[in-house]
Amino acid sequence: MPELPEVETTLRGIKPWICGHIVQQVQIHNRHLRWPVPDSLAKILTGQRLQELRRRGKYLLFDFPPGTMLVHLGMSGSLRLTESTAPLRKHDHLQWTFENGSSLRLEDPRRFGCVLFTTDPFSHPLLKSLGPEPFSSTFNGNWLYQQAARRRVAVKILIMDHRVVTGVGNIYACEALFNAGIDPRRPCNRISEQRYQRLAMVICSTLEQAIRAGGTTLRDFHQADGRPGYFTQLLQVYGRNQQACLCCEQPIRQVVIGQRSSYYCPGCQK
DNA sequence: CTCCGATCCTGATGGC
DNA sequence: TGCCATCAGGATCGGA
Repeated sequence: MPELPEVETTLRGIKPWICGHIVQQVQIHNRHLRWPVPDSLAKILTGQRLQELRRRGKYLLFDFPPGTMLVHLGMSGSLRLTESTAPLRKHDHLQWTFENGSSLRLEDPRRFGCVLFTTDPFSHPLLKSLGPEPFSSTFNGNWLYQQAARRRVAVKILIMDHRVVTGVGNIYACEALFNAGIDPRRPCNRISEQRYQRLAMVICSTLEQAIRAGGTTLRDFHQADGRPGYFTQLLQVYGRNQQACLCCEQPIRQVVIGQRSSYYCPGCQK
């Protein structure tokens, strides 16, 4: 679930409460995530001050003096600020308690997320091949056009490839392509540079709008304070199979692209 | 390189 | 009710 807007929403929600504070306790209730949570995590982090909290793509980077804890929320993960004594929920796998009384919990029913530790995050295998951030100056229509030139996959596959741009998942790929007026099935090497200019801009504006709304909640995601994301009400095509397009009133279609459900408007997207 | 399918896991939903 | 198949927001891996 969590794509860039949900991860950014989480970052903004938790950062003021924990950044600059010292880890008092790390409790690992279940270490069997996508990869095993390192046993050494509690020992390394306890007593350390969280110096910085950043996002790279869909990863959260918690910087401590000894190194960086990487957190990825996978399909169903979320981080929530809680009372440290609140009863554990079924899929609460980790809890970090800080000296100021703040407590952070990772809940992840499907356990596709991960919590890892590294002394050198940007050379870590999971981060080193990530492409540009959508809001960075290196991400633009020219970059997309160049990336598309040597491939033949559908444009939706292209923009969900994190080597091309980080943070765009299934929902926002569908929404951005609708906003750009591009058919998601179109081969990526058969789209003009001008249309990629528009697509690059629209990817940014769609993600920005979703961040302002606090992300999208379909099932598991919630903001750090427990509220849902309100972009769900602003979705133009995602999950709206057979419903009238909000722009031209033609029925939205659902197709499978790369084994993922995809939604588009045949009237607005060519 | 690029591309495709299998894979990890739980839970919600709908058909019978 | 129960059982079963199908489907989910991600992304890595292995092999063609």
